[in-house]
Amino acid sequence: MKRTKIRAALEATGPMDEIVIMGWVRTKRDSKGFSFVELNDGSTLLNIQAVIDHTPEIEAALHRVGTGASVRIGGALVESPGKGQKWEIRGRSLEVLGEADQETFPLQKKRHSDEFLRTIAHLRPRTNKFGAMFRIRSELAQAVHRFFSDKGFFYIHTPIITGSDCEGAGEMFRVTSLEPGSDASADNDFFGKPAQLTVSGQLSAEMFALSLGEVYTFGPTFRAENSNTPRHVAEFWMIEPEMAFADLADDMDLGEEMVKYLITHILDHCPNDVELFAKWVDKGLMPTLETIQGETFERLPYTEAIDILKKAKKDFEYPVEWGMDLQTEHERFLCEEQFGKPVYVYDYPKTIKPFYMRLNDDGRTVAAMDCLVPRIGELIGGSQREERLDVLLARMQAMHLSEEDYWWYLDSRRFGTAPHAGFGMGFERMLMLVTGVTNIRDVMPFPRTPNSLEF
RNA sequence: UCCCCAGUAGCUCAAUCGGCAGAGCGGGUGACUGUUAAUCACUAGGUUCGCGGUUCAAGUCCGUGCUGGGGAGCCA
Repeated sequence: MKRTKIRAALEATGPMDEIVIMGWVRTKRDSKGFSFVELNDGSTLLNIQAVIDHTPEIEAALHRVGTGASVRIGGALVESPGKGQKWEIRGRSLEVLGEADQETFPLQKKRHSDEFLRTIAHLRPRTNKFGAMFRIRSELAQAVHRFFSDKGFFYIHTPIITGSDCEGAGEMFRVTSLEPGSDASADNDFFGKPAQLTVSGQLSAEMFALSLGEVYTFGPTFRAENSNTPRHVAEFWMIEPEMAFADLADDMDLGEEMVKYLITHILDHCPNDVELFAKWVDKGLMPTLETIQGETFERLPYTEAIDILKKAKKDFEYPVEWGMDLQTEHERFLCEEQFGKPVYVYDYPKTIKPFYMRLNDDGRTVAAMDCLVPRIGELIGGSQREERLDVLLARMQAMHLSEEDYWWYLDSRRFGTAPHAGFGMGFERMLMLVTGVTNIRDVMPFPRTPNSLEF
């Protein structure tokens, strides 16, 4: 069963007398005496074309072959006399591995809508667009690890099941081993206390930054929010670096470097796949990516952002006032109209940010930052963490958080505390940025959204 | 969760004022000696999302539910 992947076959430097290709039929064109069969095996966006002369056996096999069938074709790799491809297979044998009933196979040669393809999420990776998407997704994940590895960051596997509502950020999914209807008190449950799926690995990551220096987590996170937008799902992946002996400026430097690195990596490693998105999904994709690569991100204190928004000749639905959180319309105005490039807004009012963000000397803002990018909105959210035990305790009290619940977190400030900073980046949002895809459900294999758990 | 829009053949859509439900693609059959989302001919294919109402008559109007999409909130 030794096969050559189509990607390798198409990159061949010379003809080959013997080659075996296996893949799924994208299209078949019959002529008198011979047929063209185009195969895709997922190794690349491109198909390979096989030309097969008819014999009684071949014709019988071809009769069972339609779009979607999987086949094994043996023959020779030869230069193609036709236009459109350098190499093709001169087929000598054709074996049908799996038929696809043409009456019921849902994928046709023509383009489908994204909405329809979501209803067949198990088959959509067989399309050009979603094949390209998931190759890019894989490459992007590898690039994340390489970026951090090259910089000496350690990869920490923070827990998926957690026992405390880490940040108080967002609704959490309950984890239980109890049968429905049984005594649902947490005392009887597996852990003897309430358990949830994590919403962030940050607090755990901080412990390891304050031990190993520079670390990151990259894993799934869960939000039980009933939010129905093209930018939210219940299960998504987040990248969370955490650095000891670093401040907010270091944090913003890292985020900017990382975004640029990831874009460059994908452009270098997935040119065909990215080109598909630039051509069919977002005509402005390449200029957008080049802008992000080439421009220095704007760094704008929250207070100045408010001034800009107040002076803007623009009718905002939500009135602008110091102390409020920026609304979607404000974020879009800043990065799309005012600056036309990614913008860091930093030093937010402490009242709208979580307890662990470091209090600034003005007493009213914290060292928080959000990275806003055109079309996506918030790509990165981070902060310098509050390393001073007394200040941290005061903030927790003000926010009615129990000291006992966070005893281990507070220990890091009791014993050898140090300045540190980190951020979270939504992996899917980065993928949306790189591909120009506007719905997060189309950058995930099997997206989880309210009332949707089919696959 | 709130606001708006949509739901008609396998897919993408059309159907004028409420008056016989249609096209392209896809499928099937056949033709064709180099095709490129091949081409040409023929052909099959419908509970117009569900329920209720108005009307001589409803795909079309009204109510309601479901599903999908967009915007907002929450956020990554």
